[in-house]
Amino acid sequence: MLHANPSPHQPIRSSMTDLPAQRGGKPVVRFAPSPTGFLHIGGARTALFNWLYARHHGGTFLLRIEDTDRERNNEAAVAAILDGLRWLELGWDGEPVSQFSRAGRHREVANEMLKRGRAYRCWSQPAEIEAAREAAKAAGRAQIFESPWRDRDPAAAPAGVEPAIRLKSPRTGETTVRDNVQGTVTFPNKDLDDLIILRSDGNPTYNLAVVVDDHDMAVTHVIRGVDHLTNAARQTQIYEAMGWPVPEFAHVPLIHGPDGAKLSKRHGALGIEAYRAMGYLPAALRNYLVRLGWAHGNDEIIPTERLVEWFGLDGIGKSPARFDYAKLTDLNGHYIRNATDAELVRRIEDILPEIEGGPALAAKLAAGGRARLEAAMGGLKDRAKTLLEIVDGAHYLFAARPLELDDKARALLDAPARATIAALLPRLLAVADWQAAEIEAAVRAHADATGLKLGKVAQPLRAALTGRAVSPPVFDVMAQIGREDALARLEDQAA
RNA sequence: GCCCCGUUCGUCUAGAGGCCUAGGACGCUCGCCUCUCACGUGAGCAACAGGGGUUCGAAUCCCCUACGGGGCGCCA
Repeated sequence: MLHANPSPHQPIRSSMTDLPAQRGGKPVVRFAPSPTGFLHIGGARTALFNWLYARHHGGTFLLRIEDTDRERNNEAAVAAILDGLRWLELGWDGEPVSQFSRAGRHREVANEMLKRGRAYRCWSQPAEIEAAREAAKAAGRAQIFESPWRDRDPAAAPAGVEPAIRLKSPRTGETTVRDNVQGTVTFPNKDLDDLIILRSDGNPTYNLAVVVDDHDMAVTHVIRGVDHLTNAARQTQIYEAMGWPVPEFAHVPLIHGPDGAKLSKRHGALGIEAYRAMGYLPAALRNYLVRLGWAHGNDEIIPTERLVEWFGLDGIGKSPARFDYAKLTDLNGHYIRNATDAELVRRIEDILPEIEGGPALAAKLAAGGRARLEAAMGGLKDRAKTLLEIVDGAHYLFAARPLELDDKARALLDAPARATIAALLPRLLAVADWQAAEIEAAVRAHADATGLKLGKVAQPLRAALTGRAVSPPVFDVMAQIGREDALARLEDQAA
């Protein structure tokens, strides 16, 4: 159904040579995470927006790992990000590109800019720069650093010091970012300093690398978080210095935590795999995430196919949203009820290794329990909002006798209730065909004969059969666990 | 501090000058349905940040204030 990555385990590609040069006027977008941690919820939504945009327009969705900072590079993080995208079923086109591997090309462009007089070597040292910033801050001026080397003769360079290369950005005028979400945003050039494009160790910095890669990858639309808005202005200057066309921009608002604060790692932000382990379905998470910032009239439950059909940048709002578990959970319930029993069994099995009590259940499923679970799924999924709740609700299917009763079940099984069970037993013994309908008929007959309300009979049965006060319909339960087990569980509690 | 952006029910949002007595969804409250729970369903509570303009008319346009967010690295 969804575009699965055709070769998920291939190494990150390092060259552009296999990229189709022209894509027939179709948009090319990319998701470009930095491998500093897992795929968090904001990144997931950015990826989703990009993916939807590409799919909607029949374009291309590329993946690029922004790993130019070698000190922060982390292979486990790359793997976690790719896993997260796969789980969310956001398949990308081609192989992921490692930005670091393209450093040679970045250097080439930096040198070209030097040649064009759009960049210059800067021998200023970090301590010196820091001091200048402090001074600016103290004086109440914008904390931008103006390198003395912009106009100084390179011949005056200190010996034995490797220079960094800075963009020679315009000092006057303004730089305008035409953004599909933020509108037209203008920055005075005096507020944009000469950013370093090549470090003194010869490695490119983010803003250079992004521009070069987006250009080389023929990216037409850059969709990312608003935290990159000022970068868009800086990057625009680099595009202009190189005479390259500037891509379309769309800077989407950030997602905040339930308390309104920034959803950061240190604020309890979770990786996407945490949502999987909490029993959420990828389709539900996609639906929830897209609605955080994007709307299509009053539509709430929007299947992915419809999302692809409807998605557009013009539906994205400018204000940040808070993450709300209650709504995600409600949406998840809808998707669970509409999922097939087989899919739910498969998804449950997928997460068993990572949830509490999962391995034990996995063993039971492997030992023949899978069919029993799937058979009971209809009743289970109707009353669950997460896969975890299904697992919990399925407890009675695999419980060993004598059943442990929870507090509510124990309360239900008072002396009269136990007597009711005992009195009912002969009728159940007489049920010829152990089907839910037959069983129900027998129980209803007993209720009629004794003048008891059905609930007065059914609840004790439920407690005895499941050990709890809540379960799928008791007659279904009895049919599912089988005549022998059902009667035995009832006898255990009869008095 | 400087530069940008935002602000509609608790939350996500609809709303592009009259269709708004501001709609939907989640959550919450009270019913109905019912063997429990859930689903479904009916009803209810609940918002245009504040102040000035513009206009016959403003949630929608302009300005100011307040609050919130983002950015200001040889991080990405």
